[in-house]
Amino acid sequence: MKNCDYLKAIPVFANLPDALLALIDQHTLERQLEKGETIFMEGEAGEGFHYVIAGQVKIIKTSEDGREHIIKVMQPGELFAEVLLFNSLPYPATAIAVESARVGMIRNIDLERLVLGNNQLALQLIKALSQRLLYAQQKIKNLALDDVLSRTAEVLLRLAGEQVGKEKTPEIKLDFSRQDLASLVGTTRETVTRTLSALKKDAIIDFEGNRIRLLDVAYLKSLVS
Amino acid sequence: MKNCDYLKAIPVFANLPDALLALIDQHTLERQLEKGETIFMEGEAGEGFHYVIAGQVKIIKTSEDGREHIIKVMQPGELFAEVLLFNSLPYPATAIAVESARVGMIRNIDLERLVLGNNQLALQLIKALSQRLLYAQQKIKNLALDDVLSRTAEVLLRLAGEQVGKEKTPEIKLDFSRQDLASLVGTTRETVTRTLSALKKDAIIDFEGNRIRLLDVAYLKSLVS
DNA sequence: GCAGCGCTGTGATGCGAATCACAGTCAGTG
DNA sequence: CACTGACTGTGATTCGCATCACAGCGCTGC
Repeated sequence: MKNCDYLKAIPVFANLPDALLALIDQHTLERQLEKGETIFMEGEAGEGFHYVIAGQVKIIKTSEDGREHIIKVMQPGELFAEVLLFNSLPYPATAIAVESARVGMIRNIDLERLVLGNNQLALQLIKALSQRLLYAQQKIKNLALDDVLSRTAEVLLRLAGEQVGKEKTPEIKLDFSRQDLASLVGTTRETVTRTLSALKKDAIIDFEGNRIRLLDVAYLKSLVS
Repeated sequence: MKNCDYLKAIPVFANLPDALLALIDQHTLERQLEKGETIFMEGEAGEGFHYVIAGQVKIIKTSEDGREHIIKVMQPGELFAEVLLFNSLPYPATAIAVESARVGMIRNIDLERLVLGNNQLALQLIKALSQRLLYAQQKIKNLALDDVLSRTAEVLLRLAGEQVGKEKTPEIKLDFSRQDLASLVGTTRETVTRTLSALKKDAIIDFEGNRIRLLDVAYLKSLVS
């Protein structure tokens, strides 16, 4: 039996019995991706459900005139394309590796069998989906009601929280461009630049290249409302 | 044993065995609500998961300065506050009856037991959550990338699709105010008025009072992209 | 070297939609 | 009945942000 420890790093799978992990491992198709490589495209037939083992993956929606919005940047351990679980639908968004990444994929049909046979797994999936939904609804509210400044603050705080554990001055290493940051915030490249510059001038943040340090976390939080 | 047919009208429960329905019914707390009555408020401790039996329920998020955004108007048969499944969290949004409504509620703890004991129910919940997530992500994309006109068109089409089955000229009966429609679109009351007026002038829609008829559905669809 | 390219900062301009302000309608109520 | 309060339509003005335009990088490769 192959070593399945890598699965224990994925929260959804973490607490499952070893026998089940072995089964999951057996059905996992692993894939190594280069920076910028596409994992799947919006509209393609949905094969299955994915998770990030290492690296980062961005999930984007594109409008017909080519502008894109990043729904979320997935960190190691997170699931994506869970939307298709038990629904045979095309992928609702596009997934691209932000940096070189390793992702796992389990075909719908296999996962469904596993879920039906194991309610602990079902429970974990329900939890994961709930959390994603929660996040999505928060984001809807932000886009609808908040201005660029608060949305930027919100994104910075979240990125900081996701990446590093707990540090004194949270630092974010952006593995993606300003353009990507902009479409994560829901604005344009130029506006993000201006917003960051303004925050830097007021000593709320500091940045150089692709490293951003949050100097005044409390103030940022006050912006988020 | 009480008659549980009303549960069969809820898609999530529709295909479950009668014995399980009886159990569900047994744990359901039903509540009759007047128009405008609050079911729960954002931030309150989450008791359980709800579904609409009759009437309509709006799910809203409020910003600190009082402006609100309607995440979704729930129709009969739909679930809400599923976000809390297996997570003990405060309610992430507020729920208010749009018109007099009847809603069912099942306590988290009860539902969790039911889910653990029945894979079929778990599967249905996963499906329902997936669909909600899909919807949420679509909405995120709309808010981030589309203008008020396309968002309005999108909302009108969806309302029409949800309410009536299939008619020649889809007609929407708004049970809520222009203000509500605006915060569903993600804009202001005045702008919605203007947008609707413009569409009326071009004979794309017609409306009078709280009835809106979609005259040129094809054109509306072309706006949505 | 320097040509080409992708990324970044920053100024100037324009547009969409929020905001402000007010008038008109309607339902309910004393 | 007038009278209040909640809702709607509309114009005028403002403002945030997108857009446009361009300059300064730091690359890679020839």
